[in-house]
Order: sequence, then structure tokens, then C-alpha cells
Amino acid sequence: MALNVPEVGSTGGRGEKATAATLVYRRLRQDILKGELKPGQKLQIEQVATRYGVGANPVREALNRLSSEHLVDRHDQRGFFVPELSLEKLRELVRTRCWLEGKALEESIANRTQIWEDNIVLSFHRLSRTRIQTPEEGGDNTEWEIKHRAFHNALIGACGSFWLIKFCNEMMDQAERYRYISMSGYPRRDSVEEHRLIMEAALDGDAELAKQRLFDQYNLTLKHLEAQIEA
Amino acid sequence: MALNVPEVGSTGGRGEKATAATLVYRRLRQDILKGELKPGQKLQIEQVATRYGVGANPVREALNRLSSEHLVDRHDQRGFFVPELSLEKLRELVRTRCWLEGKALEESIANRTQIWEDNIVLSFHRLSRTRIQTPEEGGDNTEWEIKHRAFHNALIGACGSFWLIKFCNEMMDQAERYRYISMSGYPRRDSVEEHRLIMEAALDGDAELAKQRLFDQYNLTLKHLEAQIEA
DNA sequence: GCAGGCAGCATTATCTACATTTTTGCGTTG
DNA sequence: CAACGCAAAAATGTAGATAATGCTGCCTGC
Repeated sequence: MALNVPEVGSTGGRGEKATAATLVYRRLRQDILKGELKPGQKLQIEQVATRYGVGANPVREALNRLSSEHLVDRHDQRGFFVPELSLEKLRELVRTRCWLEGKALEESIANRTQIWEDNIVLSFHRLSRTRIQTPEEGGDNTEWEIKHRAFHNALIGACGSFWLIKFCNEMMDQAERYRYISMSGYPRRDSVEEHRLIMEAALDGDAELAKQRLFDQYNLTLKHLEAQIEA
Repeated sequence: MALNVPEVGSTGGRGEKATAATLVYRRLRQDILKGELKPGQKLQIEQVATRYGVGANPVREALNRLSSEHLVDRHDQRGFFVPELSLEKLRELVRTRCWLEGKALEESIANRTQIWEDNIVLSFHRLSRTRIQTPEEGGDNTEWEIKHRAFHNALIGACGSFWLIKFCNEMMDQAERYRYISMSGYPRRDSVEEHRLIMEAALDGDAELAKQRLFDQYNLTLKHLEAQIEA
């Protein structure tokens, strides 16, 4: 596997035992992404510690890590907060994603390898077989988010820049927050087909078309969310 | 001031009192950037705590923040380390910087405002009046690094993307490490003139030329460092 | 004799519990 | 009604307990 996707809450690649801090980090991250913890909400150390059944210290470490990733806001002597969401921020985010993922996709296509292609096909297949749950069905789309992220990472996996991949992933985190706050923002539209189109253009080596389709998808999602949020 | 450059070790913008953790964060960051702490070196909690005269806890928090910024490597149950440097990583870094700062510069030029221009002129002026110290003179170029960073931030300040600016700054951190490990890698060449050329192209609204000059600068610096490192 | 492995010890990361400092909410006062 | 000050709440920091790692030296089997 030639891909180099940074693992979430990685402990270093080897089979290191995760510390309490790392476990709390992962759970906090998930809870923030999923909107379990609401935007603007204060994250009291004591409260969080109780929630996850650990002491204050590991919580503090987890929060400090997350603050560097902008998944929590830190105010010295005042505590930690779940960052607010706004339509304006979302638009800026989508714009930036198009720039960076577009570039990453372009480079990947230019550097195409067999492994890269295989990974795209494989991750697309997995994504296509994961149903999106409607809110009525319980709406836990953790699985879909994982597959979805894997697919997009496969697309940019050959761009040759650790940094670019890392940045794209940070923005995927942010985007995920917006999707979750409006569950019904989830595509009823045929997202499998959209992804297939992107994949095909990429595999055909048509960078411009692939980028355009990627952008279209992001902008379409943005439109859905805009409508959702304004309501 | 319309610019939106994330402050280092920011405490949130208001006049918040920095915590011990934040102070340690800033000092560790500096010491890592400047190579005071050597690549590959282990950062023992106890040792670092003694060094900065605080307890283990603030150190731990600082290290956790830095680990999310890739300014230290964290290995659960094993401790923290100063990341290794390598020529290959440097090349990848420079390449990615060109992509992102190039894009940011392009967008800034497209969105040009009076304030943006003023900031460039001002920060260039300040940079031009800060001499680079040779190693013999003590070689503390902290001042120059600050001014230099301010100038590059001014260039991209109107790009309209918080994220892009943040990413560029993270990469500036990384680049700074490489400059410091080979102090003599510091430009004896006329860096003021180079910066002036970039500024002029930017102010003239010639995005392509400005980008080209920016890239030239980065690649020239890379060449110097390559020569330096191989020796 | 020597490589591999394993027990025991020293080191150090991590966590808990508690002390200290700062912020915040609220009632009082000028 | 604003300013002040006190008390409670919460963040931050310290110290020491706990647990994991890694090293040393000894033993075993080839």
C-alpha cells in the first residue's frame, strides 16, 4: 500500500497501546464531528472527564491536541469550546477545499500509478456498497463517512505531498461537521453516481473533467446545506 | 487591520493571560524552529519541565499541541521527539509551498484592496531594514524571521481563506527549521532585492510574474540548502 | 561460544488526587 | 445603574502513585 493517509489519533503506526488521552481524543473528535457536542458549547473539563470516565489530565491533553486542529477553541484560563459553525465559514471552507483537493487530484492524475488506480476502484466499490441512512433509520452514517473519506483520500493519494494530504484531511473534518448538523442535508440525490463520474474522469486521466466534477459535487453539497441551514 | 494572520500560541485575541502551558508551547516551538533542540532528539518530560521551570503537566500540554502541528512527533507510551529533517521532506515541502502560497498570492491579487497593498509596502519596508546576521555576528535572526514571515503573510493576506493562510503558516514553520540547521544557508545573496521584485509584481497586479518570482525565491533557497546539507 | 529469550530492575510516561489561581455570577453599595 | 467585592465554580498546576517500556545480565539451547 503506497498511500500515506495520516491515521486519526495515530499512535505512531506500530501497535502502540493507546493512552487514555488518545482514546479521549478520538471520542471527543467523533462527538464534535457528529454534532453530539453542539457548536458553541463549552467543554468543561470535569464534565468531559466524567463523560469518558477518566481524570482531568487526559481530557486536557486531548483538548489541547484538538485545539491545534481547530476542532475546539481554546481560551487560556477560560476553557475550551466547540467551535461555532456559520454559512460564511462553510463557503470559505468549500472554496479552499476546491483549491487544494483540486490541485491534489491534478497532481495525482499526473503521477498516476497502478496502485493509485487500484485504490480508487477499491474504495469506490466499498463506498458504493454503503447505504446512507436516513434520519428515520437512526441516521448513523459513521460507516459511510469512513468510506467516503477513504475514497477521496484515494483520489489524492498520489499527489506526492504529505502536507497537502494532511491539509485536505483537516478540511474534510470540518466539512463533516456541517454535514452532520443537518442530517437531512445528506444526499438523497444519487451520490454513488456522482462519485463514479469523478472516478471515471480520474482514471481516464482527464484532470480538468475530474476536477470539475469534484467541484460540482462540493458545490452541490454546499447548496443543499445552505438551503438546509437557512431553514 | 483587515488581515487575519493567526497569532502564534494565540490565547484568543483578547488580552488573556498566558498559561504556563502556553508559555512553554511558545518556547518549545522557538527552540525547535531554531534547532536549539536537535532533530531526532527525545523530549523527556522531566527534562523539559526543568529546562523551563514548570511542572510536567504544562509541558505535556504544550507537547500535545505541537504534536498536532507536526512540530513534535508523539509516540504513545514512548514520549515525544523532535522530528527528523531530510532533504526529501524539504523538497516536498517547498513544492507544496509553491502550490499553496502561489494560489494564495493569486487570489490576493485578484481581491486586492488598499489595505492589502499598504500592508505589503509596510512589511516590506520593515523587512528591508532588518539585517541578516551572519553566523559570526551571533546569528540570531529571530527578528528577521518575524519580519520575513510578516511580509509573506501580507502577500497572501487578501486571499480570503482562513484555512489557506493557516496552512501556509504551518509550512513556514517547517521551512524555518531547515533554514536554521544550516545557518550559513542564510542568504548572503540580496534577499531584499528579491523580495522587492515579488512585491512590485504583486502591486502591479501581475499574478503570474509575482508567482514566478516567489517560486524562484523558494527554489533558490532550496538550492542553497541542498548544497549546504550535502556538505 | 554464541544467538535468542526471558526475568527483574531502573527509567520515564501517564494518570489520579489535590492545591492553587483565575474567572464568573450575583448581591450590595455608592 | 455602574462599580465593587465576595463566594462559588472552574481552569490550571503540583506532587506523588501507577503502569509501561527498555535495558541488563543471566540462562538456555544450538
